[in-house]
Amino acid sequence: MVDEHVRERVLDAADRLYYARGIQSVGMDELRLVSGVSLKGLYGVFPSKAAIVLEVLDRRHALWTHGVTERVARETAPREKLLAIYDFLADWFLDDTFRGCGFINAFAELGSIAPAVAQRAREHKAGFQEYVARLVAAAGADPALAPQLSILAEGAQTTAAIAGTGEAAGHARRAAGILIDAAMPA
Amino acid sequence: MVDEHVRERVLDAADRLYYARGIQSVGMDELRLVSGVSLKGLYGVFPSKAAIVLEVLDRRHALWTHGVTERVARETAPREKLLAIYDFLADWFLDDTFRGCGFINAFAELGSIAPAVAQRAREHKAGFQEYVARLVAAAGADPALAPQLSILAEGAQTTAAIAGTGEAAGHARRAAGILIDAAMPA
DNA sequence: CAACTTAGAGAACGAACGTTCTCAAAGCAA
DNA sequence: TTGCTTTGAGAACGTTCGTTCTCTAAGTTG
Repeated sequence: MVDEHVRERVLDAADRLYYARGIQSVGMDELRLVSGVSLKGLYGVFPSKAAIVLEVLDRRHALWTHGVTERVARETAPREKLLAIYDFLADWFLDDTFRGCGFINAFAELGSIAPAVAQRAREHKAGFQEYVARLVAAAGADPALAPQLSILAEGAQTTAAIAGTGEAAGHARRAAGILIDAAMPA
Repeated sequence: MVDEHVRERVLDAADRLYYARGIQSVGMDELRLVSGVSLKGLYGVFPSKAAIVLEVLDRRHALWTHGVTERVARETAPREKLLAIYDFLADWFLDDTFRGCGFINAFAELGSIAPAVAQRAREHKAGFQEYVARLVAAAGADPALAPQLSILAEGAQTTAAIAGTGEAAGHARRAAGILIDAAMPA
């Protein structure tokens, strides 16, 4: 099996397992079992579990970024682009594997003992905030709107994760609509 | 040493350690060291680590509830009571031991493998949401305001935790002001 | 076929975990 | 004092973890 193929299989399985059950709760043996890649194979392609964790986070960031931008790009009006963020969240919350933001989860679990994990989480959140800020700027709205919308998206994710329901996306969307109206030139 | 005194010392140390570094990263041996209670003493008062974790969460819920209600009670106008939530958060975020909401952290780390932990997190969040709903009702505002304010508070906590700064409280407070104005009778 | 390389299964290793046990010291009752 | 109970320190136990090693079987090359 080619190295790239092995990497994909491992990262796929690792992402699913780590996201569903937490990173520390999933051992290398289970990753071997689920990925179908032997321990020797795992350590042939990755130097350590820590390295796998970081790559999983990088992939997840790319996937999230792609998902959001794709959903936003389907709208044309600046106001609708901003609201599309919450439509993306609404769809995600309905996925029955949804268990909150993987970066918040990883940060909570490992942030204080694995600086590289904390850094990825910070970068991920900062990247999203900058993206929202660009959309806000493109809409010609007050720049103060951007962190407000980001916080709404953040809160919707944790609320949906813990409650186990997707309602939070709708609540956040309606709040966002009000905040946008207040921050947009008439 | 009386049992109640031992319990307090253990729970104090456990809360500090678990919150700062994560639950799975703190062993019973370190808890013994920091609390100053021998292993035999620990297991004399608590049946297991899992039981300690649940009691820590219960204490943290009581502390949070007391902190918020106390801060809200300092205000008299309904609108100011709602905004006081974010002032409470602002103070908390400045505490240099702040590392996000302990319930979100515990849920992320153990929610999917320890149902009792997930349940405490759900109850904690539901309790807060009901509290906000009561404040909203007392203010005579649209009930839809309540989940919006809860989501803002939630988002502020994770944003502040990961960013490592307290700005999110102010952003959430300003957003809350706008949402309140939109939901309150003129 | 023979020689060599590769790869997988799983044993092995050292460390850490939660929990229990041992043992010696200390306190107390008589 | 003598006997009994309680306590703390820490060894011990069984398990799990991340990582490495061994061995065997299969594949490849000449």
